[in-house]
Amino acid sequence: MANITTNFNDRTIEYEQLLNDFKILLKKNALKFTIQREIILETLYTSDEHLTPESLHNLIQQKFPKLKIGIATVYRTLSLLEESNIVTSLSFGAQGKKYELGAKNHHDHLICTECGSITEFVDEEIEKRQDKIANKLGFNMQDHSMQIYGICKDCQN
Amino acid sequence: MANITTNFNDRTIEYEQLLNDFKILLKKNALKFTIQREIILETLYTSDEHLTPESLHNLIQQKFPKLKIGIATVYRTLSLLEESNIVTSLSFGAQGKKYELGAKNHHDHLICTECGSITEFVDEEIEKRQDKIANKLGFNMQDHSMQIYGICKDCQN
DNA sequence: GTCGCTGCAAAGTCTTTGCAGAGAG
DNA sequence: CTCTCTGCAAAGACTTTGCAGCGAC
Repeated sequence: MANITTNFNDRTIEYEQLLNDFKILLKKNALKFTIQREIILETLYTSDEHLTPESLHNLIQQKFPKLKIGIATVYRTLSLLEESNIVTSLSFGAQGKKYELGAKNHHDHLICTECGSITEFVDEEIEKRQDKIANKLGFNMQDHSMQIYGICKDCQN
Repeated sequence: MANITTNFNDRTIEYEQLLNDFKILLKKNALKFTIQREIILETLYTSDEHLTPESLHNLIQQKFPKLKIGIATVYRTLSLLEESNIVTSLSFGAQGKKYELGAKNHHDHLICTECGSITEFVDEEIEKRQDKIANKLGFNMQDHSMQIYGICKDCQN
């Protein structure tokens, strides 16, 4: 099973916190804390990638070959995590969504149209302008996302 | 059939141009100019909405009940138009894409999470920052898009 | 024990594809 | 005429759902 607490790298504490928050959230809503949910959260946390439901499922099967987690459970858990604002989904031109932990700092994305890689960035200036625009238009902003499409350094060879 | 040239409102000239560009593009690629393609382009132009393939198809069926345009043709034409950079697709959290004419001025989107309505805006400041960021990260920018999610004025009642 | 959760498979969506006939150039 | 395009229906890809047994609390 997911032996999370033995992982004493830099991010361990963050994860413990995340996990704890998740447990509290579950309890509040009379939901159950299951191994599947734990593994999905941990895998999302461990992976720096932006994962599709399918790639997340594959990753989990690699890491825990003995466990059989159904793809349906992955979808159900991702929906739950998204509703709870623990993860965020990104959808690009391509079909399907990618998920990432939303608890990490907010950021925007540079997406390479050649290799599909995603680079993250934050720009305070843009964040501020977004607030202003929403205000000006009487819009009650909940969230925002920005993508820049182009060709990344590596693919410009 | 699509009696486009009799539409003498403000936007007619723009449309004539658009149509012409499209014809040239088709010729260049040894593709054919068909009634279906014309109607799809015209409907996209006439509608101020951001259309899904399905809603576009419905609109066309309303406008031209005698013509039977298959949904497959709508998809195929939208792909063609997108490849040719005549339309742009937006994909949000929800499933499915929405298309809009890309020839119009660039702009970003405010999306209401209640009613799904889309408001457009442009902010020069943000545009500039985006260029800077792409440059700084060695990214060859081709395009970008920004969405602000929240609750629109009307839905805040 | 209860009641939510899971895996499986079946059912839904949305989108793409194969094909024979229609139609643009 | 040729060769692309179209509509139809079938196939695909991705996601959701129903259900019986399992497992957290």
